[in-house]
Amino acid sequence: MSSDTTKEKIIQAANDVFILKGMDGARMQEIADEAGINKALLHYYFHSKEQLFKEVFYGILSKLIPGLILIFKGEGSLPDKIEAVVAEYDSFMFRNPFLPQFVIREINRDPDQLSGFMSDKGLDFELVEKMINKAVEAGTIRQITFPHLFANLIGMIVMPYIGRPLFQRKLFKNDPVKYDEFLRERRVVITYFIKQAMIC
Amino acid sequence: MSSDTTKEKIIQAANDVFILKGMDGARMQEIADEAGINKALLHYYFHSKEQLFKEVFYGILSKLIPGLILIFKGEGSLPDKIEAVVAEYDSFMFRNPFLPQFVIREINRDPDQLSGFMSDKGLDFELVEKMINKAVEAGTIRQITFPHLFANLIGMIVMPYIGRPLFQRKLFKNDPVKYDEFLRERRVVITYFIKQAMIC
DNA sequence: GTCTATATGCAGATAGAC
DNA sequence: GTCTATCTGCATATAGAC
Repeated sequence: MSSDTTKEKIIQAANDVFILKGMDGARMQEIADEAGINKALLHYYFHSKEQLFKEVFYGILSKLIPGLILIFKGEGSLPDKIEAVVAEYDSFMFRNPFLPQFVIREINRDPDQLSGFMSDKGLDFELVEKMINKAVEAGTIRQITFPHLFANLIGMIVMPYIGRPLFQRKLFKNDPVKYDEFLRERRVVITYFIKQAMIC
Repeated sequence: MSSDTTKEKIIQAANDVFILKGMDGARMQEIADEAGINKALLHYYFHSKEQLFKEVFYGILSKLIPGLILIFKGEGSLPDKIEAVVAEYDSFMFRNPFLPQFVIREINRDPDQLSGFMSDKGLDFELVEKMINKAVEAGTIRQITFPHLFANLIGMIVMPYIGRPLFQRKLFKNDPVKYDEFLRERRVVITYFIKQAMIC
């Protein structure tokens, strides 16, 4: 039916605009234009900008989280799991290059909501933390606490995306093709880097 | 004279507000309140919000860059230099915890201006790049290209700051004291992590 | 230099016809 | 469900008195 189609068009348009400009930078007018409708109709389907934003934001996140949980609850050694997480994360980022910045903005705008959402989705860091600690005790990996490993891992994955406009200019003569090549190398480089750092 | 004092007060207030809320989120009214004056006077000293923002932003960056250049142009082995850069960067971040997010926002808002500013200040990555490549050829460090090493390094340093609202909740039961302890450990953990990963 | 008052413009949201 | 027209509020910026 046509009502569903319009709603879908709005969600799609909101996705594009929000992800590029963030909640503050996005304009309802632009979303309406992108969807080929007018502002009034936006508010007919979504009472407020805030509501539309949350729908979009948590819609995207919902696609990322299950994959991560699957990896951690599955079988395999810790290094293998780390490798799988890097691969999963990184390929998701490559397909959604503006996601990291998007998430970071929301982390600082409404952390409680985001934190609650992750819990609701069953993303449980304590489980991973125990896994790390056990591996350290067993001597499989070098001494490190989970928060440090987590910060290192996420930082390395995410940095090339949030820094892209500057990095591409400064390190790749502003050549987007070269930068995409660089991004594609990240998965291998990061897993190798981490393994060298962690495995005794 | 009193005009200088007022201008200084404005700059100080703008520092505080911009760094917390970014260019988009900051309000001229709030800056005026913080400085103990009114909006009209803001515009007397700074023609526009944009102008005031740039003054603040590049004022802060100007304090960080010289230290980095000094390290790279100085004597010492590559690992020592990396260790020094991590220390310099990290202590700067600890004193300016909202700087990373601030910079990231600007990277995406006006990358050309930022890129040009860094060049003007003499921050030259080609020099560092050659240093890395030489060390790789000599076999002092493992095979890695400069952009990858750079992304890894900056990512690890910066992540705990831009992710703090979420990380603190999820990994430290929202205890700010524990999180500050964690931040203080970063310098040592990162340099150790990098050395293990890079040195053969 | 500093203020009060006001202009200007824009963005989110609503009213109401069709 | 979809539109045009409009309201409301807020933020930047300016005018003009002191």
